[in-house]
Amino acid sequence: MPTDDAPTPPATRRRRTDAQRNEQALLAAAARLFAASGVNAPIREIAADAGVGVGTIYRHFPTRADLVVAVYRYQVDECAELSTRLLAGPASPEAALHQWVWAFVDFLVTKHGLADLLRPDSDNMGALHDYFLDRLVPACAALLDAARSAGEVRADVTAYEFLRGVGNLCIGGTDDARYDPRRLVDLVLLGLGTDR
Amino acid sequence: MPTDDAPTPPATRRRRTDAQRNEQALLAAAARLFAASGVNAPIREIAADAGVGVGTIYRHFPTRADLVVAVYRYQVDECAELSTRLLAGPASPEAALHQWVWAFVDFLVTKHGLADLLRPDSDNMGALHDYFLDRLVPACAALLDAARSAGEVRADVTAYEFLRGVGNLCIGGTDDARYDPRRLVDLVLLGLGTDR
DNA sequence: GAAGATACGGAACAAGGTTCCGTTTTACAA
DNA sequence: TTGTAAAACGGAACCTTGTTCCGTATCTTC
Repeated sequence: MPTDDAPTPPATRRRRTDAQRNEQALLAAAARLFAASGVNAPIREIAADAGVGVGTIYRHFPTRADLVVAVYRYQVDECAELSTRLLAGPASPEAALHQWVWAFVDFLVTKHGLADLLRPDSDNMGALHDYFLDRLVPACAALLDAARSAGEVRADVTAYEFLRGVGNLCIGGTDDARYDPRRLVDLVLLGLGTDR
Repeated sequence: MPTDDAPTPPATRRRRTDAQRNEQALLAAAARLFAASGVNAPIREIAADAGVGVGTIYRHFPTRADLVVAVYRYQVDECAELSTRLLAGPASPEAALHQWVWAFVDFLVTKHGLADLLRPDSDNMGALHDYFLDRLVPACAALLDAARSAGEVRADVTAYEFLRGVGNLCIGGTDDARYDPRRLVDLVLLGLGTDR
């Protein structure tokens, strides 16, 4: 069978360059608008900013949620990896957990409106909820388990509910000077601890 | 000036009976739909259920938020009054605070989607946010102050941020068996305490 | 019963997400 | 180089939701 000895001769047509270019343009435009006016920037504006029609957005990102995920994927992954790095570091498990939570909160608070979309039924944002939690629940669970093993944290909290709680606390965290999510999160961390 | 000796002769025309009837019908329909499918039931459905046109809804309730407030006003007021009752009761200030918070959480969790609307900028729900907080912040502050005076609670939390935090924790509390707001709220209460 | 104030219904508008489809562009091979 | 089919494109159009407007119907009052 002398059919496939060449180094991957494009058995499949290669991706069109305009498609690649547009995807990049869309990601850039979305990142720009999300930063400037929050994650709720209308699809039409993103398309316009990228110099592209709405149809094109939907070919690349079937849903608004997918676009949001694509924009933040890197940072979410990084947050997940931070967990392993902290666990390998010198800090106590509880300290590691705290540092991780603070980083997570910073991330959410920085992105206007992101926290709103984290709940399971946020309109059609299911994909977003899924991606975030698929990546972050294990990361958080590792930290939580370590702290639990060290007897530094209560046993009766799951990573999922803890993450959702922290996420919820971040909702609306930038619209209102009277409300600072971090203070509430710290209260939760305090309640979580077994010390004192 | 012998002009106003009669016992309030309708100096002003009395309210039309159809208007009164419709307002009641609307409140009933809204309560019904809110209970059945959450606070996000579309205006048109409420109007249809009440046997009334959409225009009529807006004459009685200038905004969706006003309708929601009207439906829940009684329960919010009751929640506010619970505060005074608890403070006058035999429980310690901290215990009173806890009981009040649990009642508040029960209220929010029971009403699908209500907690979502509590943040300041929830689309056009400003009226709702205002009413809830105008009533509940003082109630909560009283409990918090009492517990603080008794040295049972940390000093560095305001009633506003505490309420918003608890409210946020209740978001999405019924859509997902894996997330129970009450556990997180209890963690906050634990962190708030000075005991142990 | 007439008159005028009040309230009503629902078409129409705005804004947002999403779908559809005729047209254009591109990759590949002859 | 050029022909051709696959792949992408643009943007009008659709749907849903909140809200506004105004011609019409219904009450209250005298």
